[in-house]
Amino acid sequence: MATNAQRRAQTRGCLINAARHLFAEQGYADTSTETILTGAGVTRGAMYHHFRNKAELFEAVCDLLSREAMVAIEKAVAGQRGSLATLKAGSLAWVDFMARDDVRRILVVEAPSVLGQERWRALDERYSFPLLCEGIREAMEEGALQFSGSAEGLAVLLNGAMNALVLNDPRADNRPRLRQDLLALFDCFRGESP
Amino acid sequence: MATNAQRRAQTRGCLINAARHLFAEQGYADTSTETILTGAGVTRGAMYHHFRNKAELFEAVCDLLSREAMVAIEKAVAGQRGSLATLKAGSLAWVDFMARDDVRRILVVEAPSVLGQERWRALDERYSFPLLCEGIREAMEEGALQFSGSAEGLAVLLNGAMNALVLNDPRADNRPRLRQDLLALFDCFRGESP
DNA sequence: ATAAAAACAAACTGATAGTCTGTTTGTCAA
DNA sequence: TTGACAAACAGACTATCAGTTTGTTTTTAT
Repeated sequence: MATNAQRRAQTRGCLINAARHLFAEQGYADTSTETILTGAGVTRGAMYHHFRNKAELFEAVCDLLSREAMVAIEKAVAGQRGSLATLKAGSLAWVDFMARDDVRRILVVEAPSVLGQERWRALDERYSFPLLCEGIREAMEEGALQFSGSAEGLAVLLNGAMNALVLNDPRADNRPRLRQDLLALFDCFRGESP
Repeated sequence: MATNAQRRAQTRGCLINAARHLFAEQGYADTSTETILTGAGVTRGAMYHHFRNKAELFEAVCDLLSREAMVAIEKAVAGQRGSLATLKAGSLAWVDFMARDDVRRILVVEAPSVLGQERWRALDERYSFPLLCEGIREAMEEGALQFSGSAEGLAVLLNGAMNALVLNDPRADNRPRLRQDLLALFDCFRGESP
């Protein structure tokens, strides 16, 4: 007696949730659709009705995780005063979220390969990147950050630097140092020698 | 009448070369071993005699490309005067090499996923990373670069930033801007406002 | 010369992503 | 209410493909 929209949301949700955990633990290639189906309690026909293929299901998982990242960032940013403090808080939240084992494996390690470079960039630009860009632009306008290139250019560079921090932190125990290096980086753009 | 070492080098070379071009054009997942075998003019038995599996062949390709990158960097660095100029020249060479369509797809986009985070990091640390690290250390010691963290920390950040530049340059036509942004980044560590 | 090992050949197998055909369930206008 | 239509789902089936196995040839070392 469920409406179509409800049925749709239900099965899609089950699939995405099951896939999310399996992809995080075994990786994309080593997770068979069969496993996902039993995990989700759903049949093949249902899955291929909602997703064109395995990669599209993976993309749906990426979308979900990216939205969760946005929530974490917005929560960390709320109540911060000043453009630079806001930028720092948001960036730290981003790093903390991305450094989670499940998130890192899916969004940082496997997404570029599974989605392909184009779709991966599109994902980034749909979510966290505009936020970072805007934060940098404001900080630059206020003079809290100084960079001879464009705000977008700096956003790309910082985004990549944060990505690298996440990828070079295989164990969680050097997280503090990781966060400190990131903050040190921001200080380099303040226009005064550290 | 060939010696074993020659036979070995020959077949391995054919496989790696064929795989390299196919992986670059179709990606790892969409390149069947069958295609590689016909491309290399080699049989299945031969391939699995030299490589444990498809991923190990991919890793051999990565090794080859990484060595080529080193050569390009060393060539660009030769004859440079001063630690900062050397560092900049090497970094630009690195970016130029990695931005090549084939190299980017294999080394930047797919390698982390196919090799896994661990082996991917190991690859990096075996080749270009120590070079970058050393360049940064020298520049820091000379005072040409200023950073409150460690040289390794800065190397991770810069490495990531360069990676991002490559990934955010889908078409080759904004390469000049890309290079300029990178140079602007280096200037931020010189201890004086740009 | 011969035993052992390395290199190669190719048929075979199990797993698996995606398809195809058919069935059930919800929707909406007359 | 009903009947036509579409969305949602079920499950058998297929083509492909990575990796294995078994057997053959070539090189090496003694």
